[in-house]
Amino acid sequence: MSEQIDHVFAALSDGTRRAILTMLLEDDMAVTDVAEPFEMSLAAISKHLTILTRAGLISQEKRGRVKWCKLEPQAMREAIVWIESFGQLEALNYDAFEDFLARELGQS
Amino acid sequence: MSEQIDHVFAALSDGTRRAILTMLLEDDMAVTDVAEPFEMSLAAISKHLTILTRAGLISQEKRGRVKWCKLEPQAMREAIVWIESFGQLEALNYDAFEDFLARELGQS
DNA sequence: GCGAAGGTCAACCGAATGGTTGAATAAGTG
DNA sequence: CACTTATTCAACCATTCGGTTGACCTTCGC
Repeated sequence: MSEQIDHVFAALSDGTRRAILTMLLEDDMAVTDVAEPFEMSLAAISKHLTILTRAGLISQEKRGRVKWCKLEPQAMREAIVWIESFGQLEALNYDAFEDFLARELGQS
Repeated sequence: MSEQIDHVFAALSDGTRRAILTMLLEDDMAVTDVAEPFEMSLAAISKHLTILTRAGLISQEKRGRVKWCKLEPQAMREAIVWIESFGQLEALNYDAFEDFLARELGQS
């Protein structure tokens, strides 16, 4: 249970965390530097980073006393697939979709 | 702020709610019928539907004593745009798509 | 009008979020 | 060693989530 895609969508549901991911698009960053633009405490940012890590959206590696945060965008793939597939399925009429199911999965 | 995109991602972070959205791809449904495949109480489903409504992903219209749930997939647009901004990813992977089908629709 | 069906509401529960502050740990720097 | 920097941990707090049960209201069928 407790699927990864749940964690990914949950992680993306907070503006602070989305902003962090966007910052990390540019380059890896230390925790302190991630926290700098935000008005909340470092501990709060640390918790956000934990949630992003749990979702697999970032990884953290400690070098010396600095913990570097690195974007792991491939963790978004499952969520992208879900959301885009949904859009594509929605565009189909349902009979065609059922045909697809029958063809691809051998169900009826 | 409490932005809409926050609500959309939060709504999508629960497997029960994603399953409900997938069910509604086929047709509008009454609350009781939405609840039927799930093992939880009707009240629990009602709460999930409230969360989906808050996100704008469904609308509910009462006709007689029956409340009809209708998919509003355009509410996903903003979330799709955001998530696609990490577009260096392969957008649609066939294996993952099959997994999606199995998980979200393959429930007999 | 009566009873059943369709849904929500209210109260409760345990767990998770999102934030705080202050102490603690770890690792460079003088 | 002493100090400072980097980061987490622990405790606390208010709010939300995901679920339950039982009461309630509305509407349909008889």
